[in-house]
Formats: sequence, C-alpha cells, structure tokens
Amino acid sequence: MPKPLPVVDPVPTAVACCSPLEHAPLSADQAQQLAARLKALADPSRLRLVSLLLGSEGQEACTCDVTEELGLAQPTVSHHFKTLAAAGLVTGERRGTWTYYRVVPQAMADIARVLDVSCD
Amino acid sequence: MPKPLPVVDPVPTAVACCSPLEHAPLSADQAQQLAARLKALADPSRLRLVSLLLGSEGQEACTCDVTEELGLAQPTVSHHFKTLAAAGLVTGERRGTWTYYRVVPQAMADIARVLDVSCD
DNA sequence: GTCAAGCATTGACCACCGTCGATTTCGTGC
DNA sequence: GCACGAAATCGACGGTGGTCAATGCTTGAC
Repeated sequence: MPKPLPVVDPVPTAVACCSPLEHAPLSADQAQQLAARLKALADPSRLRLVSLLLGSEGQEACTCDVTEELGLAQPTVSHHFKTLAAAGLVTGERRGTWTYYRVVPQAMADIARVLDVSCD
Repeated sequence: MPKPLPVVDPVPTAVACCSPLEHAPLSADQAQQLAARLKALADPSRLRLVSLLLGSEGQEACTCDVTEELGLAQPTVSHHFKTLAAAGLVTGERRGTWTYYRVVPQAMADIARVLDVSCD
C-alpha cells in the first residue's frame, strides 16, 4: 500500500470565536491538518465535483452522472471522490449499482470559518 | 522565464448571497481560478506563515523574522511569500533593508465565503 | 450460475511543487 | 566609491499528485 490516504479527523472545530489563525501561531501539526483539507479542495476538478453535487437533484450524484460533465475518465472521478471523502468533505453511500456522493456542509463551513480572519 | 506566476485577479467577489458553488456549476475557468487561490493556502509552511503574520506586532513581519520560527531557509520563505502574494493573499512592502508582509483580510474572507455552503 | 453495468483499485507516466545552496540584486552606511 | 546585510532569483533535486488504460470487485437481472 503506497499511502493509506491519512483520513483526516473530524475537523479542528475552531477553538474560540474567531479564526485560530490569528492567535497562537499554528503549530506544525495544526498546519499539516488544515493544509490536508485545503489541498483536497485545491483542485479544479474536485471543486467542480463539489459544485456539481451541490447543484444536483437532492444534492447528490453518482460517479456516472458527473463523469461526462467533467470530461474525465471514470477512474479519475473515482479517485477524486476518494480524496474528497478522505478529507471528510463528501460522503459516499452505495445504493444498488450506484454510489451516491454528497457534500458534508459542516466540513466546508468549518474550513470557511478558519479562513475568515476579518473579525477583529 | 519558466512560468510567470499567473497573478490571480482581485477575487471573484461572490455573486449573490451565498456560495457560487451551490448554484450554476463552476465553469472550468472559475474552478481554475478558485483552485489557484486555495492551492496557495494548501501548504503547511504557508499557513504557518499567514498565521505568523496575523499574530505579529502590527500584523506584519519581514522575512528574517519568520525564517527561524519556520525552520526554513531564507530562499524558501521568500518563495512562499511570492506564492502568497501572487494569489493576492498577502502584500509586501519594502522599507529600507527589509520587506514587510501583511495578510489581505478581504482576500481570505472572500475565499471563506465561497466555501461556506451552509446557508440554504 | 452467468452476464452486464457501475465503481474501485492498480500501475505507470508526466508535470508540478517544496526545498535548499549558490548567486545576484537592492538598500544602507561608511 | 566600497562593504555589509536583507531579500530575490536561479538551478537542481526529490517527492507528490492528476490523469488514464487495464484490471478486479460488487451488485442486480435473467
């Protein structure tokens, strides 16, 4: 196994009121954790994937639904879903032949809150 | 010139009330733009850099101030600052021998707003 | 059981990126 | 002018990541 896709834990639930970026400087570990989540989002294909999920019927979609729209091969889409899931940004549920993915809004909001440094 | 560091423009000022991620699926171009900004943040060293700037006296610092704290060589820190500046996340101002960098809060907030999809 | 369809996994290729040593540029002070 | 210090640039190395073809796995239908 070349690398077990670290599976980021829940999300560092912003400590106090504002962004933890402002106060105590990020430790190397904290920075590593946050960077892992941001890196999962920092790809055009994955951003479009998230966007497609949010804009789909019932805010969910299966791989075959988005493959064509993204112009990517099926394994590539599957790989991106795996990356997003490992970061906790989406969840996948198998229903029959298809696997339906949906965004985890809380995970997105948590990241957004950490980045919002305009509350001072 | 190996690549002119695309210098992302201002920031796509979120269109309406909520995140543009939810409505019309991101175009390839939009996704590319947003990914470029996120990629600039999706690195542990650069996150710590931002954090150090925000936590510094006057919310600014010069390269020599943070080099030691990050445990990186001076050219590496300079490179990270350049990356962040190209994404519009920090600005640098030369004052005498030193160059002082500071975070652009609005740029951070704009990214945060795009990612916050919890308003539906 | 067999077959077909949707997904996941593997392996490989290529590009990009983080890092550093060496060098160069810029600003200050003598 | 010259010397010193801070920062930027250059060149190179190693690692990571996005992509796809080929393959394997799982589910549902017959």
